[in-house]
Amino acid sequence: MPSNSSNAKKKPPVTATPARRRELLDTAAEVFAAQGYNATTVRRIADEAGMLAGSLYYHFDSKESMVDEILSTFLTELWAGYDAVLEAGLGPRETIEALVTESFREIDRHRAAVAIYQKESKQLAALPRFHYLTDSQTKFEKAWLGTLERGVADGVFRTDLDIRLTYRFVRDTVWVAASWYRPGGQHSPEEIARQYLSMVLDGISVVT
Amino acid sequence: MPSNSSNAKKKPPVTATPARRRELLDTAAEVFAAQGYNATTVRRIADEAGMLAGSLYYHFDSKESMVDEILSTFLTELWAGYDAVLEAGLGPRETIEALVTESFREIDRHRAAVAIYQKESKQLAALPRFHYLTDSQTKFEKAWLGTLERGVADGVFRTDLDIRLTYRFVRDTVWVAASWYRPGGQHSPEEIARQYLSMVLDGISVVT
Amino acid sequence: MPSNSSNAKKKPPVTATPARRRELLDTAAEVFAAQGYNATTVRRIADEAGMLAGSLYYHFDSKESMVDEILSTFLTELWAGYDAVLEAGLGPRETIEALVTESFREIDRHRAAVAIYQKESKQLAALPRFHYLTDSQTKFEKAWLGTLERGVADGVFRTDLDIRLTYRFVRDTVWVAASWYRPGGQHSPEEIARQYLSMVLDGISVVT
Amino acid sequence: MPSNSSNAKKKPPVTATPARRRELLDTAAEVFAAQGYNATTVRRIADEAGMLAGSLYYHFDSKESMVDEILSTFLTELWAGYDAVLEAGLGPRETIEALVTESFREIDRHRAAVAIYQKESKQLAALPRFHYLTDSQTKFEKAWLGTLERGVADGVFRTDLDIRLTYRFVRDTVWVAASWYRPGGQHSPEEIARQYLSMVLDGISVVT
DNA sequence: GATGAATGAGGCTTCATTCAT
DNA sequence: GATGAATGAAGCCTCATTCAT
Repeated sequence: MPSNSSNAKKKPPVTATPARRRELLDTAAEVFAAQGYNATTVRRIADEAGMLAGSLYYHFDSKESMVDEILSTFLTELWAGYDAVLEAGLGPRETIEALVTESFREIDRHRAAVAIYQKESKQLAALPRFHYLTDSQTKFEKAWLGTLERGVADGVFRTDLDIRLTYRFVRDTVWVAASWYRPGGQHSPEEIARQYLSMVLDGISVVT
Repeated sequence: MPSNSSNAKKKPPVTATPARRRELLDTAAEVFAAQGYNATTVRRIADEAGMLAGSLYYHFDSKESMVDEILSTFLTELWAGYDAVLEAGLGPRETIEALVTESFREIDRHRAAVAIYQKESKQLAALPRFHYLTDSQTKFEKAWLGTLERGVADGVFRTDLDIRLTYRFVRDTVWVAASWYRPGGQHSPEEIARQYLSMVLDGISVVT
Repeated sequence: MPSNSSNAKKKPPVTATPARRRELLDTAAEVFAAQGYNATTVRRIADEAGMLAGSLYYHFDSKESMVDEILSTFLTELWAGYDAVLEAGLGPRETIEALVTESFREIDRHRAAVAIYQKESKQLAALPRFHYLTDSQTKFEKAWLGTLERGVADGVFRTDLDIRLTYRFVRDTVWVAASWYRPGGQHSPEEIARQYLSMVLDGISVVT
Repeated sequence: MPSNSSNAKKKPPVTATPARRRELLDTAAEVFAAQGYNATTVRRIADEAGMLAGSLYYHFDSKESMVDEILSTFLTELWAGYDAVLEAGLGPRETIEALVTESFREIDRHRAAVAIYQKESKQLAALPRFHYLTDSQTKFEKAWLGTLERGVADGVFRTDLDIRLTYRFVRDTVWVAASWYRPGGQHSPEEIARQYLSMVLDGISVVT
């Protein structure tokens, strides 16, 4: 059979062209992040994508399944990064540094998804199909809180602070950044991570 | 029809009892905070208040005017507190400490309003009637950023950090607390403020 | 307390005024029967009722719940009549006569509901909320088939016929009448029943 | 544009292969019968036929033209059979017997079409293109009712029954069978016809 | 002959809001 | 002050149909 034979029967992907899906999801994510999930109309997304509202349903089942795919894709990638860090056998401080850096990288790559996650995950998690958000949340807490506790035990983190307060502090500190971060801005994700870490670890006041 | 007929029975004042208003607004704020402004139906608020949806319109012009009143009331009180601090002539570090403490007190008193502010102010600010949100934001930035700059100039805050990054860091870090804070919890607002300040100022790592 | 005291606190019925509901349901039933459930738009029903489509939702949850109420109301009444007959201790022939007569009375009273039942019940029964249609069907078959079998055993009905065929014959014979029956027509339900019974029991040919 | 250009490349005949058409129509008829015409989506038919919805439009102009072809094909065959009977010069009783037998044969051959006809013809007949349904109905009534009247006049059918009632009774009784009939079942169409005729003509009760 | 992608009309439903009582 | 009933705009989604490839 000649090598250029045009692929005989290329079976059409059940889920339509993945590339088109991704494009549309990126558009949708941008709008969701800017306006909020509820306030975003399907028509607005379609406008932005240059098609009619109904046409989106050729690609997706529902508005809900769009956020679903946006969030689950993001979380999958996030955990790929986190798991790599957590399995690297680093000390607590280095783990925190790596997690924070990885987080800012994710914000850089998935700004819209992160913003959506921040704003909508609590609402969405109430729906059965979004239970994975809660699972991820739990796993997330285990990873960060565990690392912080290990750090306290090892004497690298302060013992005079409420550990859960510290956890929330560090966690929020990183992720709210998604609300103002713009990719291609003045600082690279790594630089932002470096400065945030410096603040979180050493404080903003001058040591006297 | 005689000209005086329209006043025959004087209808109850358009603004009803202030106390009832406040009750209703508290209820509304709670629901807005829990479900999001857009996702909250007027009927849900009415249910929670033990009346029918239409009845709310005796007390308020619209759903929008409810958030409006919730947010403006909150901001008025917030600025009363902030202005007192800013006019006290404190040094930069003490000012930051006072602002953070005042902020946690506001979160304690107006948890729902703060949560709404966090989640919805960007959307709402687009509407003319909510321009005061933008004004407040500007004033807010001036106060905090100015204090931080003064601190850097005075040598009490580090000079090696991007000042705007620092500003966002401190600002967000404090206000997101509204998303998890529950009044009557383990720590008083003052205690939370103390620990937050300790982390922000001195960092979470042990000085070696 | 004076007898005319206007009912102090008459608690508003949770399900809105039953009378209005019934009116609207009658309208809906008429349209469903005439056009078919699927082909009937909610707007059409509303037009017929002199209101806007959305207004129907003050009274009903959904189009589906309208047919639901129409059909279940009808079946409830049908079974009240049937059960009375079945418990009367009549012989098989008299039971069949009574059931047929009762059936034509139901067609007279609930023509639209019967027509809907005939045309749509197979489709609807697939939905969980309409499982009672299947239950009713089963009970129905048990009642009629049982009576026929009793009649065959007692020697009042012919033994040379397939009993299930006979059942279907009698059943269909009665109920399809709903497709042409118009209340207030030439014959009363009882007269129609009499003639139908005469045909079913004795045949249309002249005995030679 | 030269007048012959439109034939330059002769496209495949508008009516495709008759065999394929028939296959697709059979599939469509099955689905229409099972789900109802309105409730059946073009996509569902296409699924069943192993193609995409759009592809059906190579074979047919529209969903409507599918039912059209299904029903008109059926009616053409039905009338071929009926006309043969009616022109055979039989007596009224024998004519009724032959018509009933022929009807069950049609039900056997075109179960789906008959079911569609039963459920949808009233709706469809409102559309101009389906006026032939009304015509057929009229011709049908003339044939059956006429035969019955002839039978009454000849003294072979009872005179004490409302003749139109009798007509509807016989007509419905036969055709509803399409709703439960399954080809290849226990009884042949001829056997079913025989028993039906026996019931209709002589009744189900034992002659005493 | 068939696919993939889109159109556009229309359907069901929700919801803020109004208003007579 | 509140209820019951309705309005009207808008939202999500479905589906027959079209058409370039």
